[in-house]
Amino acid sequence: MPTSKDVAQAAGVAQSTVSYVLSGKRPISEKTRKKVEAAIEQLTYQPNAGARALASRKTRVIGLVIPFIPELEMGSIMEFVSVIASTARQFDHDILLVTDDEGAAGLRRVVGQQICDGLILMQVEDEDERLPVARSLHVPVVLIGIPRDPSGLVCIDADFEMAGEHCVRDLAAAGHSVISVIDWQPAVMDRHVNYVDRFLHGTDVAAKALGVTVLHLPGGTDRATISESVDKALASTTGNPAFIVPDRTIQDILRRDLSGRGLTLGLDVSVIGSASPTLAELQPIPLSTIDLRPAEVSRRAVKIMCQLLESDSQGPHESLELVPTVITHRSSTLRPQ
Amino acid sequence: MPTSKDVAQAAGVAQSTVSYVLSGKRPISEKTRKKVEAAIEQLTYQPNAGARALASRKTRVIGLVIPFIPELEMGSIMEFVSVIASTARQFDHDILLVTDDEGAAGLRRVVGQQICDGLILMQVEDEDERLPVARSLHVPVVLIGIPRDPSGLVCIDADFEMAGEHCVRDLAAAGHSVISVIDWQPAVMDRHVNYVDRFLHGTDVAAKALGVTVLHLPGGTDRATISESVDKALASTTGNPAFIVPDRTIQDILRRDLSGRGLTLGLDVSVIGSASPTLAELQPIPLSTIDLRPAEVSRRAVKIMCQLLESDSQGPHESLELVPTVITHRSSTLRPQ
DNA sequence: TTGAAAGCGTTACCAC
DNA sequence: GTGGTAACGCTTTCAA
Repeated sequence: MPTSKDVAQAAGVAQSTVSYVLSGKRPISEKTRKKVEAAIEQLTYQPNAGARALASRKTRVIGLVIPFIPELEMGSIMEFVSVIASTARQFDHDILLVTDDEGAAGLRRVVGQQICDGLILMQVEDEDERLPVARSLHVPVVLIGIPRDPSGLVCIDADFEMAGEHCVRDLAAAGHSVISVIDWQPAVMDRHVNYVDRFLHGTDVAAKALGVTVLHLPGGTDRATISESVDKALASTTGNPAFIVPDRTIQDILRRDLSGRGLTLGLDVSVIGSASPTLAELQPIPLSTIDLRPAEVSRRAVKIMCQLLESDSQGPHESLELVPTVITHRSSTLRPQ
Repeated sequence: MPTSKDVAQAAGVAQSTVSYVLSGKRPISEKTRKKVEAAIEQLTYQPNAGARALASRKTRVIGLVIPFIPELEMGSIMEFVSVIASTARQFDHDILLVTDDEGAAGLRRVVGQQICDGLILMQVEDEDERLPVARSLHVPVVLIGIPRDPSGLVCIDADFEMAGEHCVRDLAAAGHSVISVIDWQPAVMDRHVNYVDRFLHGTDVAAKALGVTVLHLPGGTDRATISESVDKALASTTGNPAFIVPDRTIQDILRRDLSGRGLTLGLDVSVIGSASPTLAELQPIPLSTIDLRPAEVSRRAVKIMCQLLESDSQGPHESLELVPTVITHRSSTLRPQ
């Protein structure tokens, strides 16, 4: 492997000049720049990351802490991971995976060994054991998700409250006066990710503002629970029922239950579910969908991280950003009762 | 951040001794080891990865090249990623993400800059533009998937041929003499991932051996295609039809189509589909499932990589490993016609 | 069994 | 605008 020394020799300049050509940290005459660039090209020189990290104290690597296999919704996790990795490249950074089964110790390790310059934490819960560590680490940390106490932390997430509001507003506008919200499945409720509360709160806010009734019904991945919830929903409505189903893993079961009752989505029943647009496309379910825009959240998380790294301010930062969600309508879905 | 020099000083030994205590590359007296370990503990020393990489020419990082967002089956990709990352940690390595949108240049970059010691490529296609690069790189490369020409490459994958055979054998044993295999959706067929061919070939082999008929019918993510395929299947069978549906994204559509025709899975129809056991659990579809064991494939891929790194033999290696698949039966699914 | 010192390939400061 | 050189923090060879 050629080194910058080789390049310097080939170009007939000092090693430091090669470094400055690459970094642009000091003016270089057109002539020598050309010479150096030619030598780099010709030797196919690439700077050694380890040496660079050692000398500059910057690895240009961001640690991404991925959730510990909750089996649920791996697909949407991958959506985050994938976009985060691509975006990081756009900012000339790489992503190192930190699996959550290492726990808080993993965070200390990658930062302590100076493998990466900063951390992005996914799936942050209300009370997260990683947070005290995150605060004490002397590197920038960006959270995807909002803990109960976000003080001293940089957080970003989809605006779940707004999403909840929008869903209710849409169904109300379609003429529904009673709207059933199916909760996330127990496994998710138990994890105390507070986006659940934020979403549900959004539905209540809108309901109060519009004078409609919102029913909160239990969610689950078994037919029995859903069936029971649908019973309740039907019992409480005189007209056509309307459902809001934020948990993707429930949507399919609900659909089966409804069609088992001879109810046609979009005709007899209005449903809004969360989904990425591509997923909705792939499985043409007649739902209006709340797009929580994981890609946008991911992009911004990386952007924020890179800004923090740029301005390498040591002290702790604090900020909270909510990414607006989007409702995509599907024709003939929201039918007035 | 404390350095090994600090540790040496605190322990009253030479810096090299600290290094040897950590690496175990030479015998250390119990006494000095204790002293050094105490100092490490007390200073919470962690070796600097960059410096270590520079001096040892080993980063202890493995690059993982993830597929470029084909929107399909992100969930199963994440299953690989997650297990790969955990397993790598068990071998004291970390995973760096390399997104496939960087293409072959990305491989050259991470290897050229010596950010990682080896590469694992996921979703290897029949003719893969990354392969020539992979062969020319002077680091170990492990492929998940088997290209048309695996010469000079280390490959690992699920044994799709065996999976195909098993599916047919199972249905034949249940009394079916005509078995319909629904192809993967066109998007997958077009990508020329040869596991499709291997699987289909397996079904043919078993069919021939057992004297049963295998029908290959087009797959797709739209109802029309599936409906047509089901028509053909029904037309060709006098008894109860049997289906093999390796593509997960098709299973749900098929199920809807069948129940639309008043056919009950497990009673009127036998179906075998591929799925991870957990997924099957989550969505209780009455299918027997082929478990392609992505976790096992991932674990072995990492293990092979770490062995290659251990024995850091420069020359190109070549090997091909097929991981046996497993069929999980669900009661009352495979009903004799 | 241990220590001293020479690199490893950059960056960045200090001269010129 | 450019060159020389001292770090950066570790590994490893050579001596003792």
